Amino acid sequence: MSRARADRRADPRIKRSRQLILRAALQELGEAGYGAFTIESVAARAGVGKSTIYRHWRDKVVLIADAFEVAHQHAAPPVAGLTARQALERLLRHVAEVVTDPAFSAPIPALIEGAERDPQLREFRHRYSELRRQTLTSLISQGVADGEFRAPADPELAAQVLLGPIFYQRLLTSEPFDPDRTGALITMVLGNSPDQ
Amino acid sequence: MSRARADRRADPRIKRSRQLILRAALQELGEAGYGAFTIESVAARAGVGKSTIYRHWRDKVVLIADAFEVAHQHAAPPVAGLTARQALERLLRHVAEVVTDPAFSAPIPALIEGAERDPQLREFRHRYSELRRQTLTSLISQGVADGEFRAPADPELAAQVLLGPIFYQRLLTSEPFDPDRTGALITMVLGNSPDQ
DNA sequence: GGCTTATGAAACGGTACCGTATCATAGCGA
DNA sequence: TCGCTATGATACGGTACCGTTTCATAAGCC
Repeated sequence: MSRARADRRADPRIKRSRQLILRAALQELGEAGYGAFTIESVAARAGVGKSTIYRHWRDKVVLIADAFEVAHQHAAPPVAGLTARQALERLLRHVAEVVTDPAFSAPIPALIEGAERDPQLREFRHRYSELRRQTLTSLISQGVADGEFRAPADPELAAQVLLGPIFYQRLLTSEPFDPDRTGALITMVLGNSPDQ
Repeated sequence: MSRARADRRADPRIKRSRQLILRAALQELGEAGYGAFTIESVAARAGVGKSTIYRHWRDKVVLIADAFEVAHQHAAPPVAGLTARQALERLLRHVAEVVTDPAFSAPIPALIEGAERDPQLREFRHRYSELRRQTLTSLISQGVADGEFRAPADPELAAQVLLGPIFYQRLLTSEPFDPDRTGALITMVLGNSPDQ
């Protein structure tokens, strides 16, 4: 009984199908967008039968949410042993690189569209953006305490001011934020190292 | 001949239809999004025959581009006679208010999605965001020259840093930027008035 | 009032995708 | 080798929208 269940989950065919489908779904979101996303396109792209998708996901929305969830398993770069400013720069640069990379950032507009129409995606979007903002906020506070930054009126606002331009440029302009400007961005918002 | 042409353009029925349709199209973009946008929905919403839309616009894309074009006739608030800082604050607050207002900002995600897939919309997006950025950039430069702002390394970057968080909050978080924080935002990026 | 023309309604064939069902196949575990 | 089961292919009826055409109506113009 319980062995049968375990077998069912362990069946490599299932794992393989899921992986292919989720990857294809993410690509499809990038190319077609949220509104034009279709199950049949995903099936074709994944080289999988349409029925296989319906066996694993009830809904188009559930599949999309799952695809984003898996995509955001990206590990943030390690920042142990760094000063607050170094850590902040490394994290922000990582964000800039991801948002700049066409492959990684292609599904972002679809996420924004989806979050506008579906509560589940809205919750996902909030969860992940909040996570990132909290990390930055505490790094900023730490840097202020360590005298590395000019003290901003509001660390949370500062975090948004750092993240904002990166996404703004990707979504509202024709040219994404250059990761090499990460340092200048931080300096503009939080000032130079103590000797300024 | 030429009178006939003039008459054709002046026919109030045409003007009325166009207005109804463009307004409905913008609403539809806000509610359905770019990918799920359909001509028939627009026709129904506008209380207009489907054929009337096809008579005036070749394409779904052309109609959408037209709708955005008309929507962005919003006049920016007057800033004559103000200091650079006052002008900057008024303009930025206006942006924040528009982006915060659900009615006005609803079509923005659709614009982003559309710009991702259609060159015409990409061009429109670029044109309007660039216009706004140039205004802010020159205001910042002026304010620096007048000693109202701490001199930023790059006025263009500063403009993006000011605009970024407003759009970031609207598009990536659950709560839009509070227009009342406009002053704090400016201070964080450009410093206080000279007496600081 | 008479002519012109934009309009709304309706029907059209065509296409795409939905979500379901059936079935033969082949990969899997024991 | 032998059951089990996930799979891909295929077909299904149903729906939605496409873009076009036809036609009677009514609003505009002189």
